[in-house]
Amino acid sequence: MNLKSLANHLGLSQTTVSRALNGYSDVSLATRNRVSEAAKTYGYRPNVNARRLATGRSCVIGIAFPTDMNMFLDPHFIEFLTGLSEKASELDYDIMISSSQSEEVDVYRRFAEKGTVDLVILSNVDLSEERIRLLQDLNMPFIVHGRTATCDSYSYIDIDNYGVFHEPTKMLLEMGHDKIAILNGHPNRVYAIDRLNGWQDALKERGVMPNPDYMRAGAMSEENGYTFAMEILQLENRPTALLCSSVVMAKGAYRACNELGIKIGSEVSIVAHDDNVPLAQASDMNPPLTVTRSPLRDAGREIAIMAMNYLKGTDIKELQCLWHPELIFRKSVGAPPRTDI
Amino acid sequence: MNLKSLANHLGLSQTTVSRALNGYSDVSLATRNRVSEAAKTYGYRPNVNARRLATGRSCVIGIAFPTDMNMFLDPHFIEFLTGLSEKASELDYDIMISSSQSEEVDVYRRFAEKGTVDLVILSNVDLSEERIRLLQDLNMPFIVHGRTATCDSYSYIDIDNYGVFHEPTKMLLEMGHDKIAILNGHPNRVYAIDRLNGWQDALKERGVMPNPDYMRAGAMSEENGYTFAMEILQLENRPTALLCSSVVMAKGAYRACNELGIKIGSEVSIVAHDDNVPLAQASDMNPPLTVTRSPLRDAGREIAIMAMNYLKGTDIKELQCLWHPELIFRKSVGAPPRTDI
DNA sequence: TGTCTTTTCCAAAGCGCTTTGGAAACGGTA
DNA sequence: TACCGTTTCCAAAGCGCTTTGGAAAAGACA
Repeated sequence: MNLKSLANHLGLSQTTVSRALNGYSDVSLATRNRVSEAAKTYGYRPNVNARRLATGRSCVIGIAFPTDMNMFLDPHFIEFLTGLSEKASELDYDIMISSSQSEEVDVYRRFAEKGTVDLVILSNVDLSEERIRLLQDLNMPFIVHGRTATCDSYSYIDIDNYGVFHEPTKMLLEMGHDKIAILNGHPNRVYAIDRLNGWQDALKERGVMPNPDYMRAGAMSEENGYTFAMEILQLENRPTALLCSSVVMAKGAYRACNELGIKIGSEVSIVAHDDNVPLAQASDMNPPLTVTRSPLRDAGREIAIMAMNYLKGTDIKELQCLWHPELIFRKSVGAPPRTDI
Repeated sequence: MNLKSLANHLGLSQTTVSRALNGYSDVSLATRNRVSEAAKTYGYRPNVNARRLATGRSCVIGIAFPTDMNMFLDPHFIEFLTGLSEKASELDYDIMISSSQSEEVDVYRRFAEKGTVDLVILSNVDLSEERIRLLQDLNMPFIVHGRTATCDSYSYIDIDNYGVFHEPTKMLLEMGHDKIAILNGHPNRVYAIDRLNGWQDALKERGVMPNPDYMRAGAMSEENGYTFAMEILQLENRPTALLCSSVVMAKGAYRACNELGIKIGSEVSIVAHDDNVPLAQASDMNPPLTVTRSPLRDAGREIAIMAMNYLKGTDIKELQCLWHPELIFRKSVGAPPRTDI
């Protein structure tokens, strides 16, 4: 069933049927209803490719991922992708993924030249972002998940990563902690740099010098959380509090504490940033984990909406989201242990 | 740059340019070269949507995944998807993913009616497969990763799951083991059922009755491997050998053995099926793990090729792959411990 | 030389939709 | 009644490609 035969069945022109289905006001309500009724009974659905050709828009959001990076193995990325994909299909957008052993930029170039996608999503940005330059050169719309150093010229969604470590550090300092260590994410990712700065500044504001021994950074895996925590907690002058870049890492840290016989919440306080990935439920941990929380899935859903608005012509300035995670206090944090005995 | 202006530049008709680029023999080699030369210098790339409309084919492979199933969190699925996606882009096919909270079948219906994808890939099949029926009704081409009970009427790729447990069981029996336990995958998945049968039959062929206490089944996670192994290895009459449905599970079993102080390779032998997911390298384990090996990524790559051939009209009977994993013997297997002391 | 086959090219139709630029019908006003 | 502004519809022209059904040119053969 195509437009033509549907129009014939109805005794209307293709124009009218098309405009009726697309909700134009220059077709009377009566026929509009009649048409959508008929469309339903005949099971008519417009051919996307014809529509794409006619409109020049594909309603497809693209994501490139180089196979060597294995973004798919990162539960954080997956969580984001799930949200994106969910919302996209609600909005009648499709998601196209393209992996290749070749350069990621080649994928974008192909996307742009062939007209397969309307817009691409950039993840895992680092400071030196040539991908952004290329996309701007190609005139290919894009939205960044995260930010680079200068971010005025494009649309993005990000959380206040500076605050993610600044707030809890401040809180811990106020509780009397002054030996606060961080287990951070990949050191050249922008979010990790922001968090690092948040931590450092909070300390300095209180006159505490950041201790280089208290800094670790790497992929946000359980394994790394364990290893880093093991190292740091066996330092001679061990910290009384741990800030983790993700709940997954915190799980590793919990394991380390248990092995070392260090009591969480009294002997050491632990705070993590919580992307709300289903595998790692902060509230179910023992003791329940204090977190700054900002569900990645929500970010994925939001970016789908932003993509739609972008393509509708909304100004870029209105498509720059910065979310401020909430700090959720739980039992994994307590006063620092007394050292004066 | 579109076909028309490229043709003008060359002083040729659109027809000739189109046919030249698509390698038809009714255009001379000389002009064929001239055309592809010009296409390169002008950076011409055919508009996919126009081509799709004209040919009726989209060159897109679809995958639906219900969000509640969280297939993306399963490293096995990801590994498969990576291979599929790699090979697809080599073959100039695109991958479209569609998640939705709604029924998976609705996604297929939408795919079919809108003409977005040429073919869909089915994963995680179980015995009662209405999805297959629906796709056949919709006339939507599909390839199954795995098999159902009756699988003559469709194209699939699968491994000999019966053999995956039958072979190692036979081997272990021949080495003198007769108390062999299995840590299987999700009990209503076809592959798990096949493996169960392989194990049972091998035992029966030797006159050994399968012991119900020696059977465990569930998602193939490290956690489950650990839990199941802990249970089974603390039975009064504990088995001398463990068959695991995945290396990830075997890792959990290793952890259990270590905690219980049971020496792998002498006090207990362990064999697993190895999908070759990068997170779990069987050969790097201590001791190196004996496996039946069949890389999932290869299956993904193969299914992309099969998809292409399917769409080219290859007969279904030629698109039914059954791979036989190789058995790789390593140190995790040894003679059963002597009990006669 | 003329005829027949093969090679090489092309005009035009079509894929199924959207959109432009009216036209017809209608109702209100003078 | 004549005129004008609205409302409601539609014919036709695209979107950029592929493909069909020739036509022209070139070679082969008698």
